[in-house]
Order: sequence, then C-alpha cells, then structure tokens
Amino acid sequence: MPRKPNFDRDELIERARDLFWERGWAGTSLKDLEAALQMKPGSFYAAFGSKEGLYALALEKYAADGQARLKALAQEKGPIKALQRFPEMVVGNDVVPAKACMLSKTLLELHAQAHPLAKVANQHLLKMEAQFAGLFQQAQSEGDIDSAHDPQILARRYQSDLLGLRVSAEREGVDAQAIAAEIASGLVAL
Amino acid sequence: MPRKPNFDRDELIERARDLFWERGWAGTSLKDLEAALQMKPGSFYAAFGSKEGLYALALEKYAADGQARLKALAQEKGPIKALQRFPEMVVGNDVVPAKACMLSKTLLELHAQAHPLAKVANQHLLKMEAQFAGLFQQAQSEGDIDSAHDPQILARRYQSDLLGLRVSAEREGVDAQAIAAEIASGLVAL
DNA sequence: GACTTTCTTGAGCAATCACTCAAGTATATA
DNA sequence: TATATACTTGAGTGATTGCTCAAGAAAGTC
Repeated sequence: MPRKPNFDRDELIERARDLFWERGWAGTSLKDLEAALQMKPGSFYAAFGSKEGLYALALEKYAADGQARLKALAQEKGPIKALQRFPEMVVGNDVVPAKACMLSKTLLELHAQAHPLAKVANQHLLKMEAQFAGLFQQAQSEGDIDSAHDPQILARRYQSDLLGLRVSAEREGVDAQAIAAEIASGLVAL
Repeated sequence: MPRKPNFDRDELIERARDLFWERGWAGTSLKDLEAALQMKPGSFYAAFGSKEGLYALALEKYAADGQARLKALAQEKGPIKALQRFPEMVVGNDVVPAKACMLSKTLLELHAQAHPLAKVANQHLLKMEAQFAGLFQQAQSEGDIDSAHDPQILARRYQSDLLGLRVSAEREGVDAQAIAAEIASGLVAL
C-alpha cells in the first residue's frame, strides 16, 4: 500500500560520503547535503535520522570500499605486490574528493570533542590494520617477507606511513607519488 | 597618556594555540576563546582583529616553538641524534593539547574550503621540511648518513613519516612510541 | 585635578546551524 | 474508485555563530 522512495539510497550515501570526505564534519552543512542529495529536510531526516547517522553510513561505505579495493588488488597481484602498489594507487587516484584518508580526517577533527564518530572512525582504522596484517602474514608464508617480523607490527607501521603519505598528498607542491614509491621499495628490503 | 592592556599578549596567543590545536578551527568558538582568554568580545577584537587573525598568530607560535625545540635538540646532541630522537620526543610529550601536528590538522580541515589558513599552515610545513633537510645535510657532512642520498628527499620522507606517526598517536590503543622508535632506527641504516 | 587616550564591558546584530512538523502528494491494496 | 500508507515539501523552530559598537572605566600627561 505504501509509496516507494524515489531515490537510490546507496547512491545518496556515496554522494554524502564524498561531501563529508572533502569538507569534513563541521565543514558540511545540512544545506550542502540538501543540495547534493536533492532532498528537502523532511525527506532527509525521514531517510537518515540525523546528520550524524548519515556520516556514520558514509564512514562505513568508505571503509568497505577501501577494504574491497585492497582485497581485489591482493587477489589479482598477490599480497606483497598489493601492499607495494596500494600506496601509489591511493594517492594516484584523481577522481577522488580528497587525498587524505577520511577516517583519519574524521579522527583528527572529532577526537578532542569526544564525538562518537571519532570512535567509529578509529574502529574502521583498526579493521584496516588487521587487513594489512593479514596480507603481511600471507606475504611471509609465500616467502616474500622474512618470517622473523611480527605481521602486526609491520601492519602498524605500514598504516602509519600510509596515513602520513595521504596527509602529504593533500598538500600542494609535494610529490606524493615519490613518497609512495619509497614506501613500496621499503617493503622489498624486509 | 594611554592605558595599557592588562594582559600578556604572548600568553594569550599560547592559550589560544592550545585551544585551536586541540579542537580545530570550527571546533573552537568565540565563546570558548572568551572563556579561555578571559576576554570580552570587544577586547578580543581590539587585540586580535578576528578569529582568523588569532589563529594565524597561533600557527606562527606553534611553528616557531617546534623549530626552536628541534634546533635546541640538534645543538645539544648533533644532527643525526636530533633527527632520531625528535619523533619520540614529539609523541612522548604528555602536557600537550594534542598529539597530532597542528599544521596538518589545519591543513586537513581547511584545505577543501580553500581557506587562507590552509595555505599558511602549508607554508609552515615547508619551513619545517627545510629545517629537516638542513639537519640531514649536516648529518651527511658529519659522516652519519651516506652522501649519495638527496637531503631534500630524505626530509620529505621524514616529514611524511612524522605526520603519520602523529596521526597514529592521536588514536587510542596505538603504541606510538614503538612507531617512533622504528622511524629512528630507520635512519641508522641510511 | 582636568584632560586625553586607550582599554574594557556586554547587550545585541544578522546570519547560519541542525532539525521539526503539519500539510500536501503519490502509490499500492481492497 | 475509495482508503490507507507512506513519501515529499518548505516554512519555521530555538540555539549558536562570528562580530559590532556605544557607553563606561582606568591610566598616563599637563
């Protein structure tokens, strides 16, 4: 009996993610969202409950996409090559709303306010770290990385380097591709 | 004939820097500043002109203090030891309002809005990079680092790693000291 | 002590914030 | 075709934003 919503929910979340990713939490107003999603306030709140609710959905989509992309890369090229190429890939993508990681941006903006979204972002970062650790472990079992190393520690450092790379990529006049290549070549020496 | 302001301008800038550093640009309201500086709006605007003006002063103080700390470290321990200890020092300081770099936080928050302060932050980051390059060059002339490396490239990578470290340090449940130690030990192998 | 010059005060401005809700519109079942 | 059930609309909510400005208080010179 009811009427169906005349929008594609997933696509709306993607558009919201791009806005939030680029401009951050406080930098994205409801007016911006209404314009980007072509929704009036009433529909917006009926569909997503709150700005915070939509941001959480956006973070989830962001994290899921990142994990999927890395997983696909690993299945195509193998774990060590995936870890090597991932930095260049992330930084080289030009159709993206921002170079810096949305999770780290969220964390930095909202951590001091003890905002719930900061914790959510950190949890997604932990999942990514676990994925990196899994790939390091695979690379070890394939003999590409010395088994003496702790994959957790390798993953922690790799993620830290990646976050730094992506902050640097946000700057103007910094050759991020060069840094990405250095990170990649640092992995062959392990 | 005039009356003197009954405040220490430098101390006010420091307090504002701590607030901005911790909570960011949008996260710090004028009410927050009025409370922290013990100033009514009228005095505030007479003294600093605008929120943006004060933020710029805060960035300047932040950058100058950082450079001074690294310079002092280099004069005490020498260039290579300074570069090695700096990451642990930055991340180990517990009396600081935030672990992440204020310049990178500013850049990430305001870059998308093309806000003037984002450019200011980037310029300070460039100065820091130059200081790192100077220390790498000194370390080379003292024989502590292979002269085959380009000090500019070493500095660029060092700064990127440092920014990543400091983002990681902002997270909960991440052993930043361990990452700092890895960055330091990476320098002896050069 | 009169005067000038600055600093301090705080009520209040227009603009924007995230959000609400009653009214209207469209769709599927009966 | 009548009815029930959503979805859509957009004016409007109170709160907060960065900031102004006229009035009053304090300190230096004469």
